[in-house]
Amino acid sequence: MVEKLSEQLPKVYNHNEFEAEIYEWWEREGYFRPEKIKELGFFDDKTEKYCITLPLPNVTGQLHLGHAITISIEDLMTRYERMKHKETLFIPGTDHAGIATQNVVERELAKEGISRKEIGREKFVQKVWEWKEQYHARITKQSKSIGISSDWTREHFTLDEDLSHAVREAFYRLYQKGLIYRGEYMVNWCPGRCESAISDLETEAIDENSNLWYIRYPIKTDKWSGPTHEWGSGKWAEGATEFIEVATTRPETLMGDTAIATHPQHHQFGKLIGKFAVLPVIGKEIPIIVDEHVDPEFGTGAVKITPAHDPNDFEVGIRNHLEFINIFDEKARILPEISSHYASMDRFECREAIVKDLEKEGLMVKIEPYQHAVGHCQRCHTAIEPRVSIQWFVKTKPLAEAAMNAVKSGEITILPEREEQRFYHWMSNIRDWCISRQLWWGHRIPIWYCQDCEAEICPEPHINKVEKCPKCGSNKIEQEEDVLDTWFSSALWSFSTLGWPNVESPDYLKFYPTDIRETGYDILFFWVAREMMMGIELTGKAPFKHVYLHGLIRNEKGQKISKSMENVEQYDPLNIIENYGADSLRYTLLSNCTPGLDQNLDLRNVEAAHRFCNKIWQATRYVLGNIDENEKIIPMAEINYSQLELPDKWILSRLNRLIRQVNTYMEKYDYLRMTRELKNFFWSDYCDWYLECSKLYLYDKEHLHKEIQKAVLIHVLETFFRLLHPSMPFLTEKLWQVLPEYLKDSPAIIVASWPKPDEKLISSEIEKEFTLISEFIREIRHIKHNFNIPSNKAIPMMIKAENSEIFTSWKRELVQLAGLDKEKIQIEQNIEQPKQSARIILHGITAFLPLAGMIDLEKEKNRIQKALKKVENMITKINKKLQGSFAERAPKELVQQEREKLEEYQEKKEQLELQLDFLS
RNA sequence: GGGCGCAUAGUAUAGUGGUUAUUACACUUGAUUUACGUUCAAGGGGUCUCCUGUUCAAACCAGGAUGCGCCCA
Repeated sequence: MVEKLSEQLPKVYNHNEFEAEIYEWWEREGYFRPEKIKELGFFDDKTEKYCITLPLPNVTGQLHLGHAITISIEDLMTRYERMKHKETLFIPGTDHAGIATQNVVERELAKEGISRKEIGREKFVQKVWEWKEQYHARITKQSKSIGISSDWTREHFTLDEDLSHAVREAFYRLYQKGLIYRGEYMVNWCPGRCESAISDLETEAIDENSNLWYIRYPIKTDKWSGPTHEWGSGKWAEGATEFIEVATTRPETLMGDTAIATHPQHHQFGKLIGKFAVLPVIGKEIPIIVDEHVDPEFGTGAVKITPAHDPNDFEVGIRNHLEFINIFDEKARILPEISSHYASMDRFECREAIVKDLEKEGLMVKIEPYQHAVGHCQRCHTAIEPRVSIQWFVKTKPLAEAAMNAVKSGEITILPEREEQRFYHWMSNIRDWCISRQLWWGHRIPIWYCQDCEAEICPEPHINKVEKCPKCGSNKIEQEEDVLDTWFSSALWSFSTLGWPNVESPDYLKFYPTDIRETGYDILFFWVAREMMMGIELTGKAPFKHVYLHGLIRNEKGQKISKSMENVEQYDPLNIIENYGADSLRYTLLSNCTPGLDQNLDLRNVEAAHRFCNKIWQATRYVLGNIDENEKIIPMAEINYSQLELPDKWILSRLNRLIRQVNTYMEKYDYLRMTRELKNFFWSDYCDWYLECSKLYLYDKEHLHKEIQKAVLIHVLETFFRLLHPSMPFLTEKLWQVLPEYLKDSPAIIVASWPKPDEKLISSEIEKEFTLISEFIREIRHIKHNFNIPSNKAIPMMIKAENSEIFTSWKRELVQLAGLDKEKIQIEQNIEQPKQSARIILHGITAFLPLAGMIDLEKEKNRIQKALKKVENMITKINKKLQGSFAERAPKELVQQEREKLEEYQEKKEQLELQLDFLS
């Protein structure tokens, strides 16, 4: 018994049967490596290269929809370029994610009752490495399940030796150039779980309902030289006669006040400038000064200045050479040496206590409810404590300048364009980047301090330990305790992964600069901008040519998907892949993405994509079911155009138009239209029409040359697979493998050549004919439906047409797909309308369906009346338009077009009226 | 307080000045069993958030309002 080719495919599409297997096969065969293109012989001296680096996921992270969209888009780009037979490299890797990883591991250790400080730095870091291996395996496996075609032999991890070396080199060069410095500045301090400085970008402003506390400070005068009673006695301010009043959101910080600022014109306080106020609790004298920061309209017109605990006050402090007094420890508890009253109290606890005491001392004037934004740590959500401390910074001004120039000059393009504005705005207001973190997990800052002469030593990058001070010769040397911000190493990603600082390494020479940075718009500043700055500074080139920013994925109601949400599991990409397949998820994400706009993921769309997969599967089964095991299919190139039947010519025209379209969309990054176009073509044109037409030939015993239709069926299918491959890699590879070998140009679709349109096959003429015929078919089906005539009941038809050619040449399709009686088709110029017949008016052609005995007169009249109404509405509308100034002012072609439309409708109206008369 | 984005059928969406406003899901009616019921055919459903303007012509451009989201202070 001869087997059909379709025997190789199970009756039902089941992604779980093949996705993992195909991935392993691709990887095993080395298809993800750029070298494969050469090995397969798709290479000559004009071969271009393409390189993209994966936005490195956090090594302890779990795959979420953000990763899924990132991988879907970037893998699509990669596969497309690979099929164009460029040497294509997609570099994967992971990020050590300083604070996040340290937190995760600390929590794990806490379960065993172990604390970080207990076991010490070295042991702790070793423990983190152990955990890292597990997490790393997990995120890698998860990424692979989406089908990422990245070259795993070139995978990187930011803390590995090579990338650590790149970090050392970068640090050294920037330090030598004076672009990295150590300084005492105000930083965002997270006193919660992190106990570290964090950058501006890592904080989140949250509106809080709080109060404005109005507090008065006594003024030192001739009559009152200061408190004579204890704080808390209720008599602290006894005897004071003059006061200055301030409004504050943070009464507890008053212990760190070193001045009060007001405005010289202030009606009440202006005259106090130059005098001294006595600081509550502490009792020390602080000056009353003038500063531009004071807004006389806000609060009382006087501001307490706490230079060590407020960013604005910090500036005031610098301007006026004030003292900086830190009142908190690293957990934001009051330092005992500041005040014995509130020693070791938490800042919020202290706030309550101090407010109570101020009231007791008669210094609290009033309390007003007040809403204001408070910075919070993005990670542990603790309110930030601004704090002056010694940290390391990157001087960003000159770097930002260069990055902006790269965008202005067009060396780098950003999509969507409006993000450029955001980019410029941020870059021109950029503040120095605080890069030190008080952590153990990360790149330890490569600076050593001499304990004797206080020298600061930044050794050359290959030196791992400094033992002797080059200045004084002392051997009392200690390395900086802090580590670098994780984003410091990420900022080098596009070139450190290619071998930098070795600029002679083959990958660097070949692939740098990379082609594109694709990522979410939310990390434009965190990462993309910093990559540009570092790349330009360190390599002299912009690290990529294009920036494509995608939006965030939300749920179907537009809500952010968070861990605390109900039913989060259903938005877990791993569950979606398990239930629907990676291809369905990829297709859904791609067919809803517009650069820079968020998309709401609706699981019903994933379901629809899954049905699309099954449709493709079933259509393939149909095609292959018509081909015997040993049957030789004729390659398209060997078929003469004249051998083709009309539907063959039509679908080939549609196919080549599709190729043209898809190419345009790919170049414009318009994945939404591309994927939708592919689906429409396949479902409507190929399945609903062409496959049905093909049956009329394949199942007709009298039709010779069935090999032509088989060749077309399989050619269109095979080309379509290639077009769809970047979007749905697994399904297309699986099905493509079943197609006969001799029809393909490569061993796997992943490296098959990207389709080029054959312009000769595109025929608007044939497509127009097809549109006419299909509209007739539709109309006949409609009428049958209306009169409850079974669609397979053959009925006669009379066509009143001057030119019968189109109907005779498409007779087979018309008769069979509409369900007509082949023997009773009449095409003539003059036709008497038969009694009891339905009338069709399309494109100026009138046809009759004689339906004696089957027709319901009332129903038909209703149908005609309905159509008439529609036409009349259109006529009124167009008439109105033509009578207005449209006729004079609008372009002539348009007016002409409207006139033609009007004529057509009027003709149709007449015909419909005739029909109504006829029926009555 | 400043900036940006979004608003279109029950739901989710497409749409860069002339369209009979797109598609999918859901809904109604019918069909078929030799690729697919994860299917096919037919149908209903929209003052394109509101107001004002520009224009011969506005879902689309401009101004304003409202609502939602995001970013910065």
